[in-house]
Amino acid sequence: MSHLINISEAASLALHGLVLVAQQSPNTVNAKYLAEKLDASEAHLAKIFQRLSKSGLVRSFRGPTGGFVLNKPAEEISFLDIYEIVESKIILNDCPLDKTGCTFENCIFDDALINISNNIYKTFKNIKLSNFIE
Amino acid sequence: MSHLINISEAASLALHGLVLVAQQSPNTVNAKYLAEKLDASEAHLAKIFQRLSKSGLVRSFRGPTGGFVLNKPAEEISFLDIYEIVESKIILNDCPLDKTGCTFENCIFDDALINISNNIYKTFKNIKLSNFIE
DNA sequence: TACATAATGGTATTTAAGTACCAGAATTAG
DNA sequence: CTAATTCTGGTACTTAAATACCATTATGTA
Repeated sequence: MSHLINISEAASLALHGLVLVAQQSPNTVNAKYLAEKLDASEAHLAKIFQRLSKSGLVRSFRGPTGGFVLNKPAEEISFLDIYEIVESKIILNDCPLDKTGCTFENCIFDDALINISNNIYKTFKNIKLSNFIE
Repeated sequence: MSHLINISEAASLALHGLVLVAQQSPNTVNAKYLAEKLDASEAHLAKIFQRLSKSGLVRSFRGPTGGFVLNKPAEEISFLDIYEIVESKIILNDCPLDKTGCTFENCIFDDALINISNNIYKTFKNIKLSNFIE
């Protein structure tokens, strides 16, 4: 079973977790709460939020009452931002056979994949955290 | 570095390899030739073509002069067919957090992912082997 | 019949993602 | 100041997918 679009559980958890953080703003939300709410491993969630924190998307506070808060307005955080932090940098698909391996003059996939990738890219960019807060 | 669209090297090799087979039709083409032409491991290519063979997309012949030939017209083989054989069955994306884990009432990703997935699906279906033969 | 060729299929290795564990540092509350 | 809480960061384990290896079986040719 395979998804056509590449979204790891980690990226999905990051988005869902950040929505929860945004909803509680300006209060802090801790990893334990997020893990329970999303039925995920706390260790995994903590790791993901460490990366979000290092990248400046959230701020973190230690100690009791500690946790995470958004570091910028929810309107300014897109799923693309999150995706790039969690999944690493995006390649706007060219042929998955790297160029050295392919002896066809014109890439078989060319237009098709690039168009779709751009489409996905734009869609990810348009998904903002603020979309999910009432 | 990550591709937005999920296409393994195996699926890509299958497509490229089948194009080569189609181009040589009705002659057989063997795995060694394909591997060289595509600069891939022969073992890997052989495995991929085993699956294509079992699924009836190609016929295989052993022995000297053996190899693979298409088992149906190039117009009737789409990249979708190939993808489903090599990658396993497609999930038209719903949320990558499985339902049990997600506590949001409406899937955060819903429309966006499903639309894109359908788009990819159609695109894959429209890519036929015959597109690549002169 | 013997030999070389080519697919087959089982198994093993590699890689990446997800997950778990734990000691350490910071911070709050009593 | 002490104790409890929470993030940090390093490491290790687990699992699944991708890839590689190899002995076997089938087949055409001389």
